[in-house]
Amino acid sequence: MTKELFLYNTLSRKKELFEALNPPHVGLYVCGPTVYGDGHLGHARPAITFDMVFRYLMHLGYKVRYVRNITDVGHLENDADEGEDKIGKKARLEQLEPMEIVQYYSDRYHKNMDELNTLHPSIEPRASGHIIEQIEMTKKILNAGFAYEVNGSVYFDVEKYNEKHNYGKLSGRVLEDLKANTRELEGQKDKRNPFDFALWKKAQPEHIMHWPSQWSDGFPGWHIECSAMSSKYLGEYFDIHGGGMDLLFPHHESEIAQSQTANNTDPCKYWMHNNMITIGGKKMGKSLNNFITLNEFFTGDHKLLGQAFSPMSIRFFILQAHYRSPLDFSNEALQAAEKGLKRLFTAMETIDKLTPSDDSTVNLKELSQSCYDAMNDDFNSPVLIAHLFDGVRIINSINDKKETISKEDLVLLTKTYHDFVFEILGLKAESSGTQNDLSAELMNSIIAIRQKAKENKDYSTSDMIRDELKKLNITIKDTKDGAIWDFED
RNA sequence: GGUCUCGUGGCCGAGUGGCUUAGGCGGUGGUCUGCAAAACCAUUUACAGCGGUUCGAAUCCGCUCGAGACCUCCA
Repeated sequence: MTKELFLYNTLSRKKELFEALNPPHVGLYVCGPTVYGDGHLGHARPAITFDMVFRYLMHLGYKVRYVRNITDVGHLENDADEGEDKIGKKARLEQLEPMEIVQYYSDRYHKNMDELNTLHPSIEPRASGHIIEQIEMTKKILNAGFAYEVNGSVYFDVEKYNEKHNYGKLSGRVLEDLKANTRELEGQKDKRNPFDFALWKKAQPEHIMHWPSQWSDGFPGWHIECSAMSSKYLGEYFDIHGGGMDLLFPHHESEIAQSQTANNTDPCKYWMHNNMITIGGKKMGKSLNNFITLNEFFTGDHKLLGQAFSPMSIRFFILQAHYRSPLDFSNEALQAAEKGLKRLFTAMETIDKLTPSDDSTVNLKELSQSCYDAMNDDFNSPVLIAHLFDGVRIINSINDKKETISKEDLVLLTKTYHDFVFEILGLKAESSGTQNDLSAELMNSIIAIRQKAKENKDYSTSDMIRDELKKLNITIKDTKDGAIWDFED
């Protein structure tokens, strides 16, 4: 019924049938954040994309080990592997221990991820906790002859690697082009070639984050952490490696080179890359300083935001675009997502009120299959959502007695929406938080009073009640079965 | 400059050779309602431009224009 899953492999630039290396187990590695600032909308995309992948694979019955790292060291501030470590810089500025910064922003990142309802990874390793593994891998690359030591630093020899392998097979780069186009930068005199990258960097005296090694007191290069940690927890050759498209080159390309030289294998079978979120057509990112943090979205406290947007609105907004397409931020688009999501949830509440008939006039099996087909086609969540909205129309028609549904189909309908909306898309109803017993009792009383007024055709009173409640963001809707109410922040 | 990607209706956003009314939001008309809201029904506007391949292209090819990504930290 679920048929086969196809996913787009960046390595082949084609959709490929997904076949787990060691079924039912699947290894999934995703590049996580560098924790030196609050997470923004751009960070939400890979988190939600691969959360969906994680959820769907589990739904299909796979036992998934999902590893998402936290980069807390070795990520350099500027050009040419010569800059100051990002974490270290922030720490000095704020007179804090580096690990204090890491803890602070990790906590905030986790809180945001929980708000977005992403499942926790199976393992969330930190680069700083795997210095030994990174040193060991660097040694293997040195011993294999694909790296060289200069002044206490170790660099990967890209040119030599390219003699036997293809540096650029993932990103489509050609080394000759890289030679022609790599900018001349200050302070990379240690490197044989400007496109060589650091495996280990000797720490300058002002660096406050450094570890001892046989080469120098220093810190690991940028790319080695993912290679070291993924091979440690998922093996030298695992199923899926994911991340943002901006990491394709040089980060992921270099991971391949490291794995090939240290382990004689590609790190993984499938490479998946999510596209960027843009704002005004430009990539939202730290470097352009055009980002809006997730906390700002949740509070509405940003000059570009017309209102606050709930975590689920953000999640739905992201899922309404395919993960490989760019997605442009705008208030209008977010509002549309917010309203669409509400419509979906309203219909799901309606499902519980449906009364089954002897037979169905609607085809639920087809709907369910369409949902699976969409997900199996490279996790096409926007098409899935379109099918779910088709189902909304069906649900409403049944509720209006224009269509009928059998008991059996009603079970399928309930399961389909539960599975796809809650389990796979990871959406959840956002309670207002104020609907406790007392307010429910109060509202019942108020509605009863208003009902009495209506029966007496005292519409000025009934309308006054409705208008006054509206000021409190409580909406009264009269239905055939009496009035219902709805509160939103 | 090099490599790559993209350009769909008022907005967002699927679709890659021949029926998709894709879907959402918005608009319009209607049903329902004391009036609303919600819901339902109907409806509206597309494939950047030019040329080519083809019986047939939004979809393939070429060119032009425009936008973006990577090449340096970035999800």
